[in-house]
Order: sequence, then structure tokens, then C-alpha cells
Amino acid sequence: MVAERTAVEPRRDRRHARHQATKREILDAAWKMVRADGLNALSLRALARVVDMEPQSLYTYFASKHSVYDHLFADGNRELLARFDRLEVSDDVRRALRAVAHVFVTFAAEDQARYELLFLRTIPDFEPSPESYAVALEVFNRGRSILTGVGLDNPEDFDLWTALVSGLSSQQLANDPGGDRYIRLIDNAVAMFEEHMFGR
Amino acid sequence: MVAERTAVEPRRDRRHARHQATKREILDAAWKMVRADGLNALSLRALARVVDMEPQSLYTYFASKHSVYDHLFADGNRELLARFDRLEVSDDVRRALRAVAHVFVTFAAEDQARYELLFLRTIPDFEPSPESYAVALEVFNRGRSILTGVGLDNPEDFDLWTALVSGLSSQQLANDPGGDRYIRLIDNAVAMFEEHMFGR
DNA sequence: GTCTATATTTGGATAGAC
DNA sequence: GTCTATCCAAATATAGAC
Repeated sequence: MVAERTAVEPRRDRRHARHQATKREILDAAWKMVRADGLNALSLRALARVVDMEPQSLYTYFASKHSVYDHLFADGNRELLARFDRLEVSDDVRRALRAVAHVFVTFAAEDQARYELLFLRTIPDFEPSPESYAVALEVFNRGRSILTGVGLDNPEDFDLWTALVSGLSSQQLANDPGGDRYIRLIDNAVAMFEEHMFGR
Repeated sequence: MVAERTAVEPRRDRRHARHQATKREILDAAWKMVRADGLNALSLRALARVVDMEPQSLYTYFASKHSVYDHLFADGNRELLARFDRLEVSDDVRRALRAVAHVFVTFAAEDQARYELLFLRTIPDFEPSPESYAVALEVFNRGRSILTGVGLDNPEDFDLWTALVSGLSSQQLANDPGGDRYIRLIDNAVAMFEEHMFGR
């Protein structure tokens, strides 16, 4: 069995790897473009031009424009998940909350288009595929479990927390893109939240 | 002088009034459409169809599609401003903050497209005209002066306040459109904010 | 002020040769 | 897997008759 596989599949594997590499290249170009021109300005024609293909050839890799968006959606969520994974959660509640908020807000502030794609519903008719949505759910659960870990298991408390953190994020993007006017408020916001939840 | 004006202008006035009425009708239809299909899905063709015109005739009323968006932008801000004007600000800090937050969050939650247009930058290449932006500034200043009125004159405090309120708004729209999952948290959020600012 | 006609561009997508 | 050719629909916008 093993012999058969190694005898037969190398070609397939290489083809598959090449396919994946091209796909990756297209998605990277798409990220660049939405970052530069806005999420809704993406067009397959322009995307093809950038990766030096005919527009029609993109259909070898993506069934539709929405499929491109769908892959970007999964991409973004995977990236955020990875950052949460790299996070070592402190025993100290305030330090833990600060760290989580900082990861999220800086992630959001880095890329307006990505924020729009992941957390707002701004593309007409687009909704993530079940597979991509599963990644988003994982992110959500990850965030919630960190909060639960520091003693916040009330759903409403979690909702207030996400409102606070996403508020800082969206205000940062809307009113001071590239700056830190709201990022600077994270510690203060976390203190406010923690005092309210646990008392001083 | 007066005799001349009243003799000459009635016709002009009537024509002008008719023009404004049609313009209003078009904008109302546009609101309906963006509410139904999303802000970015608006097209002049479809808009014309709804108001029973040829697409080209819209150009009698609006110089471009962006001009339509611009009028909607001003519309939305005027509406929010009117709601702030109707608000009688209590002497009690907590009641005042509650009222302001409630006005803003419910305004936001009513209409995803309007929120997108007024507070996010999701339409490629669109930016409001100076006249429309002036209305937005008025809204901003109105909100800030209310906060100043209850003793919050620190700019950073105001930023934290707007982050909190806009966070509740965007989460309400994103995670529970049409519901009240985050609207219910307003009082709690206001208590948290007030305690942090003024102590208990 | 509204229409017809039209320009022009762009968009997403499919069929079929190679 | 990439291309040529093509389709088709939709988009914004202008010119000019009525």
C-alpha cells in the first residue's frame, strides 16, 4: 500500500502543491488590493491583471468572486486565531484582559478591509461558507473561553466585553486610521471593565 | 421691490418646490433600496426603475451616484441631529448618559445601511461633500457638548464614551439585527462608564 | 424636465481549443 | 491549467430632440 502510494502520488502531490501555491499567490494579491482600494472595490479582472493571468483563468482556482471573498474570510479568521494561540493568558485578570484586548484591537486596526470582511456585513449577498464560518466560530469560542477562564462566564458580561473591544476597534479605524488614539485607551477601558465586573 | 418679487417668483417657486419634491421621492426610494439590499448594492438603474423614470433622468436631480450617497449621508445626520435636539438632557448624570446612549444605539440599530454610510467608510471612493460633512460635524459636536454638560470635558473620556456606545451599536447590528441583545446592555454599560468616571 | 439614443467601461461568467 | 473568444448583463454618464 505504502509503496503504491509513493509510486503513484508524487506527481499528483506536486501538481496539488503547485495549485495551492498559485491559489495562495492570488489570495495574497487580493489582500493587497482590498487593502488599497477597499473591500468592495475588488474585481476579478483587476485581480487577474495583478497576478498576470487572464480573468477567466482565475476560475481554475475559484468558482466565483464570492469564493475569493470566502477564502479571504477564512484567512483572516485563521490569522486572528493564530494570534490568540500565541497568547499566554496570565493568571492576573487585568493582565489577561489587557492582552486579549490588545491582540484584538491591533489586529482590527491593522486592516480596515479585513475588519469589514470579518466583522461587518458589507458585501452584498456574501455570506461565508460553512467551512469558513466554522473558523470564525472557533475564534469566537476561543475569545469566550479566555474570558471564562478569568471568571467571566456570564453571557451578558461577555457581550459587554465584545462591545467594548469592538467599539475601540471600529473607532480606531474610522477616526484615526494608522494612529493609536483609541489603542491608547485599551488599558483604561480594561480597568473600567474589570472594576465593574469584580469591584476595585 | 416686494411687488416685483411676488409678481415674478411664484412660478419659479412652484417649479422649485416640485423639483425638491421629486428629489425627496428619489431619496426616499434610495433609502428603501439600501435598507433592503445593502448600501453597496445601490444602482442608479434600479433606483430609476423604482421611481418610474429612465436612469438618465436622475441626472436632472443628482450629478452622480456619489451625489445620491452624499444626500443620504446628510439626511441621516440631520435625522440623528433632530433626535438629539428632541432630547431633554437630565441634570442627573446617569440619566443623561442613558438617554444619549439610547438615542444613538437605537438610531444605529434601526438601519444597518445608514450606520454603514454615516459611520463606516465602506463605499469605494465616496467621501461626503463639505456641506454634508458639516452636518456630521454638528452631530459630533452636539454629542460632545452633552457630555461636557455633565462634567466630562476630557477628550479621552469622550473617546472612551463613543467607543463604548458605537461598540454596542455595531455589535447589535452584526450579531442580533432586529433584536435587542446589546440594546439591553445600555444601562449596564452606562453604569460601568459612570462609575469609572465619577466613582460610585 | 423627461425622453431616446448612445457611448463607454466594467463587471462576472462560460465554451472550447490547445 | 491557461489561453482565445465570447456572452451577457449591468454600470455610469453624455448629447440632443421634444
